[in-house]
Amino acid sequence: MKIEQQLAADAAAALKALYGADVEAGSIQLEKTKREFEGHLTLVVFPYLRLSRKKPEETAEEIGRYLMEHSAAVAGYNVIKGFLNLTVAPAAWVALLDDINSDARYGLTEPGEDAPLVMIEYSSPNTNKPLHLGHVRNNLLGWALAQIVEACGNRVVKTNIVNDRGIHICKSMLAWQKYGNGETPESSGKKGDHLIGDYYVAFDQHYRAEVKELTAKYEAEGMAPEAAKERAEKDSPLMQEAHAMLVRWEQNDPEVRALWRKMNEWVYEGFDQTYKALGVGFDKIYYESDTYLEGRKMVLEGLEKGLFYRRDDGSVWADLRSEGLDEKLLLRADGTSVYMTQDIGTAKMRFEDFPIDKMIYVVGNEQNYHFQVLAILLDKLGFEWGKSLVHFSYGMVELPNGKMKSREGTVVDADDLVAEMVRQARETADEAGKFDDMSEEEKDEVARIVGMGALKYFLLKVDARKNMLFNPAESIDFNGNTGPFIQYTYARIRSILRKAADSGIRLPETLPADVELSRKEEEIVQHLADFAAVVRQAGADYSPSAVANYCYALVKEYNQFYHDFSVLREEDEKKKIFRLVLSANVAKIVRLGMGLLGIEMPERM
RNA sequence: GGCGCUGUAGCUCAACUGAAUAGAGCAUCUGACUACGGAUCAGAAGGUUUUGGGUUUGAAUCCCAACAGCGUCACCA
Repeated sequence: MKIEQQLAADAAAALKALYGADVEAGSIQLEKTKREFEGHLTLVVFPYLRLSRKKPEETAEEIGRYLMEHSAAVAGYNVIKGFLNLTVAPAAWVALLDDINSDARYGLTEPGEDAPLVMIEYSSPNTNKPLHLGHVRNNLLGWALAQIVEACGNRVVKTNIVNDRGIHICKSMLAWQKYGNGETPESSGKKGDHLIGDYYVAFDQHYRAEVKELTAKYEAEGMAPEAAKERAEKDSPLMQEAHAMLVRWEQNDPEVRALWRKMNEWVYEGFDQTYKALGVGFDKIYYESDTYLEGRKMVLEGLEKGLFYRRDDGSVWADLRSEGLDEKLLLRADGTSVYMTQDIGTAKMRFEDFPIDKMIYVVGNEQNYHFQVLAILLDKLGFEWGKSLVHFSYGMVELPNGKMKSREGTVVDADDLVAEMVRQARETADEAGKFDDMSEEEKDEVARIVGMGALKYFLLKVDARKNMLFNPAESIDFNGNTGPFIQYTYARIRSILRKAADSGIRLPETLPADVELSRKEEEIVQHLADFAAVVRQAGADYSPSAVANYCYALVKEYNQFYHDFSVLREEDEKKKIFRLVLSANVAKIVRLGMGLLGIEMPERM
């Protein structure tokens, strides 16, 4: 990176000297030279033809000649059409590697005391069922994003808004009361979230049976099928009971609240286990049961200020038609809150708790419209970060046989998934005889790291905003663009370094300047140096996948080169040291990069 | 229907703010095992970047239109 900056500045000076043009060094783009041409960095001269008023070849030639004479870093150049390929002096690469080597956290920026404060909301589960594959993508993206944003020098607060109230929880509670026989996580041996989820399913089953029965009855009485079904859904005693329970909840009925608290506790314990397995966590958790009333207050205040309006039935609305959107309900006629109201209340509480500069919501793309509206509303209500809130919108995870649908039982449960990935990792390693000299604990630990690495990398390498396909069979592949392949390369390098240390080789802090590097080695140094730019770009674009794909490309490049010969048996001492340092830094950068994604690296596997 | 997102090899995915012959992996075929760790490496084959226009020295990328897929348009959360 330093080399690129230097050359960009030199190129700017060249343009000034040759054509008298003032071009900012920052605007000059140097690209990596394509493999089939000679050189390391390429300046595309087309944009400067209007300055030189000469043919592309001539312009490139002039700039090349100038740089050759005036820039220490340029050791040669060649021109092909409008492309000026520059060859960087070997010593510059060695110096660059020294530079990378001297910084254990190369590419990462420590946030200062007064760095911008970024709050990232992710996960945001409902408390009526366990987490599934879609939540896993959310959690991994949220965690990775937080790491990356922090590595770009921001202070980060990770937050979770738990949707702990509403009709869906009442359904689980009611079913537990009716069909549960007092079952608890302890008595049943089930994880709390799974237990509650089972009762949610039970509710749905009984409810649908009721509806079916009622529909048939109404049809027999002569109603049209559709009308009969609609009526049945309304009349269902079970649903009416659930609604009644919600009303009691809102009225703070002690009995309902006690049950609600107890069952939510079970769920939280279950979630905590899942979060722990996924390696994610939060700095501050909010509950909608605390924030929804706050939201109502905000809306009523807005109403007084004339930001919103009340309809005849008493409901409160925001008119966003001047913004190109529609009208949006904020409070129901009965005064209760809707989803949007809660988000407003949550925003207020957050702003009171933290001096937020920027807010990022990690939420699925089915809510794009919601966040478009929320940004406008928060802005109207006077939140400084409202207008510029970021909805980190990610796509759905699809399965080979289509979408996940809870009704059709095609949901992939998060806990099952994690267990299965780890089991597969263990099995594959056992078959390959990888674990022969390890203790059971070591085996378990490595299998956990590798299984989770496979899962995380699989979900994170894909551009977040796209829908993606999760194929269980492929996700545990250990070759190609996968987490385990990267982990494996890391473990191998660590093994080499251990052997080097055992044989008494000590790595110097500064490399001898006169090592001869092959083109490929120079490229790896260049690739390593890119890490800083990749992290910065990933932070600006909110793009964990960029980091993932970078790591893979680096590892692949390293493997290709170092497969054929032995670092440790290299006879030229300088070369050997150089290669060890280069390898050590590949391992370091890969660990840093994967670390940003929440993926651990095993020392052995 | 309105709005939004997506469309790249058989499949899953890349391609930084427009740049040279659009890259990987899987699957298929062919090679390399006295291996610093073979959970590897090399090679072959595979493309009119959905289609049609436009802007540009240059377009997968930007603009317009069509087609296809998905999402959303709840007094659900």
